[in-house]
Amino acid sequence: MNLLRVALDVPLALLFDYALPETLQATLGDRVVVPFGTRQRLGIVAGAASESEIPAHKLRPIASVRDDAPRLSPEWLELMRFLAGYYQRPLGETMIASLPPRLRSVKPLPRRSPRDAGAAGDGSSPARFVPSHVPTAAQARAIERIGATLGAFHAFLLHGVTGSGKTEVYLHLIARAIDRARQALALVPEIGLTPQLEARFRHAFPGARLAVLHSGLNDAARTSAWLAAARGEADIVLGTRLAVLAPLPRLGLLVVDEEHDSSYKQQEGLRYSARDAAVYRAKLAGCPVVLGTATPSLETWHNCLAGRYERLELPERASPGSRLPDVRVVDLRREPAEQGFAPSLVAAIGKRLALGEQSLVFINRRGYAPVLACHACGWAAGCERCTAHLVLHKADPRLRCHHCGAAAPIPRACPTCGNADLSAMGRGTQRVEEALAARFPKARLVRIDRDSARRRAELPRTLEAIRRGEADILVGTQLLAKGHDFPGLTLVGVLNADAALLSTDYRAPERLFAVLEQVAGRAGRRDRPGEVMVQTRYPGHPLFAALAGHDYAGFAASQLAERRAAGFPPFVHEAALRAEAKKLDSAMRFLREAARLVAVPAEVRVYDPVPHIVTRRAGLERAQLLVQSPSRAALQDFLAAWSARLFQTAPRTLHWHLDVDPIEFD
DNA sequence: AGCACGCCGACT
DNA sequence: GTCGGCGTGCTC
Repeated sequence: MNLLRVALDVPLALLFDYALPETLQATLGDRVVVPFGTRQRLGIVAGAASESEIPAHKLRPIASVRDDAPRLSPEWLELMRFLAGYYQRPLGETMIASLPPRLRSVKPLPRRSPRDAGAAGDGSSPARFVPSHVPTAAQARAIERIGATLGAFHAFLLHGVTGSGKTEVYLHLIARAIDRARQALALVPEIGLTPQLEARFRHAFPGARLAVLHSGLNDAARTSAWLAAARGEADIVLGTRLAVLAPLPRLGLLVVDEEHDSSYKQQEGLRYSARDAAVYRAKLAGCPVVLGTATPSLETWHNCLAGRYERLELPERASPGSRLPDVRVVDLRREPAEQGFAPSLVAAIGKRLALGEQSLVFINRRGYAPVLACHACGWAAGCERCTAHLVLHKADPRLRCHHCGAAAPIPRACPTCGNADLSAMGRGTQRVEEALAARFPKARLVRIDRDSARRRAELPRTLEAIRRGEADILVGTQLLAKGHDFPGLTLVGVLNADAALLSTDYRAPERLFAVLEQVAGRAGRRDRPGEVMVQTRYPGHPLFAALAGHDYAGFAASQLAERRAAGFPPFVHEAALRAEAKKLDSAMRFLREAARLVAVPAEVRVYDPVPHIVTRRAGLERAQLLVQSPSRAALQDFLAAWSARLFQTAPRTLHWHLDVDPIEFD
């Protein structure tokens, strides 16, 4: 009998055998509709067999074979198998979740209208390439070196300082890929960064067919972009992490911009790293992958030192006359802050105002104040569903929980003692904006954070207005730090860097260095020199010396030495088992029992479970345990055996998941 | 995960 | 009497 093994979206790490009726034709990679329990489900043919372990009377026939999208290629199936195995998720769930929503449904797609090209660009003329500048010497070297490997796997780190013109390098390489009739995939960390890169691509490749793919699109647009990619119609696919899962039959180049960015790691379901998946795809497709950044992740840097990735440098800014900003540390112990500002920073902002130049005040905390407290009795406003303080917001006056999104009215008096004089403690972007407005009443202030950028369409226009010089002082979170080019900006002030220095998370220094270098990179991108002032109570911290020297290599060397001594990644590989339940007790008990479920090999270490720092979130209490091994293979073998047992034994009242290569522990 | 089946409490 | 609560077991 003709049997097909079908992957279905169920949380079971197995395939389901179905009979293929004589009347139907189906093969590996076909999407099929099958009866499953009482309902019909969409599945993907992931294997074939001549006999089955399942008794013949239980085998049911495939109901139909779908032809409304291209058959999924063996290469794509292999990518899915790798991801499912590596990240310990069922294959069926991995595959089905990688399809755009409309192709997961048992309902067929409406017939394609002849005009529906999917990828914009008429495709009638060949992709004309219009380089915007003559490449610098360093850009030309990178283009030649990477270009020489088109057609074979090779992983590159394009290590270019802020403003060095990494995008220009991407454009030249994409042009070469298109010339060879290959597709290029370009990934950016977040949706907000797609429009500007899309504009660069459209301008550089007027005839090319471009598909944009991210989760902000509606179902129809996402499906159509996915189909353009999967049919091989799109020459360029630009998108966020999920774009790395799209089939690309002519794939010839991958670019991962801002490769250090933690957004590339999915934090639910299949917890994949799109950057690492991109490297694996490049291997499968036999093509180069370019990881671009000014501040590489320590994993990528380590891979360069180990000779696995090749490092190419853009050590200077591309714009004539532009150099990296001067970084100065402001010692808050000698210069006490008022309203969060050291006098010298206020003076520097005043000076820029007088010169008609822009300043940016960076504070990585949104809202007005992180705590609303009563000095009389010690009460502080807390979230009912989370182990967290409510954040005072004044723009939309409410208390808001930044962990679960809950909102509450601002109490007029202390709910425990009746004291009417509640105090806002600490400061966020809104309070900083208020202080600046009081100090510089004539300045045009713009605040940019997740709250101000609420209406999605508004942000690009605000950014454009800033570029035109219609603002004097910008206040913002890291939303402002990423990839923007403000020609009139010459001063960056950093307010609360110390919070990260005091963190117990061993990745905090890496993240702080990256965000400070990025935000510093916003200053002085044209002919006027930029200046960066970082307020701190720890001016002697080596991180600041590295930042002042724009010395990523020195910083990375010291961080890697610390990681090696402490036995942290990238010198060991990690996975976290997490559990959440109504009561912390049951989560902890589950983890303790899980740790004893299978034999732990000598090279693998399983740590004791600990509650999350924010133990309760959205009404559930959470705990996790860490697994480490110096051997990737040993860790993988252990995780495979372990997750198989966990799927069998875990009670269904409790939610759990494995996170392989975790980067956030809360 | 769905969805069925199954066995005990308060209601028209 | 029965509507429905969520425990348990199965899905090729």
